[in-house]
Amino acid sequence: MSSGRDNILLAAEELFGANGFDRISVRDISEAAGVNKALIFYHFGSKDELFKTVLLKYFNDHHIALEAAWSASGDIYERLHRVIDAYIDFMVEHHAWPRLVQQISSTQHKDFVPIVQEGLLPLVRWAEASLSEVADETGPRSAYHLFETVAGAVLHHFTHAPVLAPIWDQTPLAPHVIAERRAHLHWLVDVILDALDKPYEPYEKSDSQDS
Amino acid sequence: MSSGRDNILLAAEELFGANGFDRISVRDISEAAGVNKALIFYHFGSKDELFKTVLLKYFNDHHIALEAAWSASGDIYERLHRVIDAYIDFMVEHHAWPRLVQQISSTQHKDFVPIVQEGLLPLVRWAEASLSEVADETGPRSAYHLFETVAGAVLHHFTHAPVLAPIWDQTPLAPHVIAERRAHLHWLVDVILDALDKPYEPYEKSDSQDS
Amino acid sequence: MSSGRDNILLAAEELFGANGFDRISVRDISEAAGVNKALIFYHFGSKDELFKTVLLKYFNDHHIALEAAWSASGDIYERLHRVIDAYIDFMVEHHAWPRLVQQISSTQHKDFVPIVQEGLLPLVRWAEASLSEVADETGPRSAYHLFETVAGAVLHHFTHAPVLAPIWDQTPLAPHVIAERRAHLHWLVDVILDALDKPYEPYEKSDSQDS
Amino acid sequence: MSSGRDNILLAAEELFGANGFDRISVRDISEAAGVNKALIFYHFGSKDELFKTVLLKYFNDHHIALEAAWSASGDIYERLHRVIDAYIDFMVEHHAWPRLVQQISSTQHKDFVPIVQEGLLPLVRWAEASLSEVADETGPRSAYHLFETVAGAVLHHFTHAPVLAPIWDQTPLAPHVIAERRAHLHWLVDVILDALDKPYEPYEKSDSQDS
DNA sequence: TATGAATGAGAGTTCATTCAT
DNA sequence: CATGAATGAACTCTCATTCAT
Repeated sequence: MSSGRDNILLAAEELFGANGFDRISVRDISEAAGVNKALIFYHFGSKDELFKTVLLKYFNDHHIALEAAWSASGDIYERLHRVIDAYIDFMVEHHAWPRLVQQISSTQHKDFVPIVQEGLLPLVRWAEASLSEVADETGPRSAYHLFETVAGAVLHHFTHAPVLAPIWDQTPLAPHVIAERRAHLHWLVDVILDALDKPYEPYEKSDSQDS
Repeated sequence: MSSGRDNILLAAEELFGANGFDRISVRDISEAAGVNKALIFYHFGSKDELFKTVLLKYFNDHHIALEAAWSASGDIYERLHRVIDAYIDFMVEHHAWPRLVQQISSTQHKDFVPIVQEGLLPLVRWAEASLSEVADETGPRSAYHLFETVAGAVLHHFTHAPVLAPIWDQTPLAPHVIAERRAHLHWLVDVILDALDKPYEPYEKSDSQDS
Repeated sequence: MSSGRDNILLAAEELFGANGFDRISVRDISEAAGVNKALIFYHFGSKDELFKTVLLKYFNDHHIALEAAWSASGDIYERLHRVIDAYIDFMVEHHAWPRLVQQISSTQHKDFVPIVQEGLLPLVRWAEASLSEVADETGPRSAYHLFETVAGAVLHHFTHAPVLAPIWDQTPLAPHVIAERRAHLHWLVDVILDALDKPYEPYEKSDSQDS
Repeated sequence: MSSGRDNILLAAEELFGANGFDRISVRDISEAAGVNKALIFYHFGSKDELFKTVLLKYFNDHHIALEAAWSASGDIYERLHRVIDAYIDFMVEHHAWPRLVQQISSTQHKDFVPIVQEGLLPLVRWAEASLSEVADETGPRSAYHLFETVAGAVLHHFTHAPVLAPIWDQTPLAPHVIAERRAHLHWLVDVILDALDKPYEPYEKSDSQDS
């Protein structure tokens, strides 16, 4: 039924996602999985490799989910909205996922950054390709920036949720809050797509300076 | 000039921001600061308190910077754009900052989450208040969602920069890339403000469902 | 042909001899032998018993080789030289052997010392008996000391070989070096046997003292 | 008085020498020294470095002792005998020493072999130089072989002592046994020096062959 | 015979923290 | 203010060994 290996992976996902790679010991995972500590090393070789296994599994599922949403029928408008939904659905189902990636990006853990880079690469390339119809080729409205903005808008909700929960007087992961966020993001995409039809008018009057 | 205490704070900022609280030892900091390890405990009492000191200092500076941008003269349009610039400027100057907050939100470190919450509270309240003129009172276009989206769009660039650098063929922290990102964000704010003038038309046809 | 049991014994001899009992794990041996780790316990019961099996096999072969050299025809002079050759030949063929014994004597591993003692006992007794014609009965030229000296002179070359290789500009196990060492040892035995014919004249003038 | 560092070094010498590097844990040493385990890492950084420290200290003392014996007045005959005495005296005083070296040579522990090589180099070079008057330049009676033989004859007694004790009916480290061994070694040196005066007559009749 | 999965004990090492000076 | 020495707790990882199959 529940093999030792699978129990370990499940416990690792949960604990790493909720507390961070560095704050979870192998002992914690073995206890949560109900197995001997040494079994983790038997199956995965090291704590690092266990973490990488979790990461790769997520990246794989993630990629499959977005790909499916994009490749189904419809015009670019429909497809983009479908991808937004798939993206949100994935976060809802795998609440540990955005936090795992954020742990790595915020600590630049050198053993894991390459894994994230490899995992994100196809997603980024896909975004560039699929936005090419609507985005400018370069400049402030290029696929590069559009992707970053939408991804940030989606991710931010899920990664900051537990921190912001007591500030907003409701938990950001409650179904009705998610639904409202989903509506916001669809609205945002519409707004952006509409604006891309019009010529780019740079903002003026700003007197700030870089660095 | 460079007192022990200040050296410690500087080293802690740098190291914590670049590598994460859990991956930096008191020894690392003491060596980077050129002081004895025990001195850190003399001045700050514990590693936790040192980290809190760094956090609070940042929150304070951050708050002051945004407040100054907002309170200066101009209509809401001008002021919002000025805040965007101030926000970006702060990230450019304190590259460790967004990563520190992200470390805490992604690991939910229970000793530090309250600090982040206290630090973010005035910012969030201020955003709600200042957006009240243009935002809906509730729903997908409320101040709540607008703030989250713009904050995510700004932060995402800086927190993911080192991870994405090799994927984009340029470093996201290079001045000209920052300048382009800045232009994008101003454009985004313009687009959003324009759209808020029009009545809300929800996106239809989506067949996705919440978890 | 190559049964699991034999593969294990061969791998164990090689690895234990080259690296030491404590530095070789059961896993190392099972991998080198190409068998499952548990099979070693099935055949030998424990790591200790496996080591003992290797030791006993060597002692047996060793004893047979020396015995054969000694019992063949000839006067004591001829026979001693033949034993020297057999001794050297055995070391050349079983380069792991002297190191195994040395590991035990230098670490006094209490589980294995008795095995070595039992294994050496007949050799020592035989040496006493066979040297009785030429050696003094007691004192500095007794069989006791002669045996120790010659054994040390032979063994030392083989046990220190890998350490001294880069110091001498040649490897001590190269055939021509072995041949020269062999000649030296025969010369040494001649010199000692000659001297034993003359009355013992103790060395004088030494002003050293025991501890 | 007895600083933590010195206690650790003394305990390490004793335990490593008696039981072998691999059979002694850091915990064993810390308990024998009456200090906390972590203090060993504070002072020496690692178990390996602690062992190296012990080795280097011994090599230094050893070198000094032999050098003093050799450089004092007298002809080569007197000086060689004095070195033999110094060599034996050193073993008597530091009974752990020959076993430490033998552990390394018999296990070829790759981190320590270089240390032994560096430590032995000057001793070997010195032996070559000092024996140049009496030894052949090459061949079976070269300084190379003479050194190896005498060193083996001396060392063998001390390294095999505990193993052979129950075989001989007396302990090889008892003062009167040491005294007898000392007499034997002086006799051996005399015999060898005398023989070197005569031309070399190779042993014949041997029908053995190199592997 | 042979194996993959599992385990308890213990290894070396790091860490935040304390304290006498 | 500042330090070197010292410590208890916890960490990742390895090991010999067992057992169901």
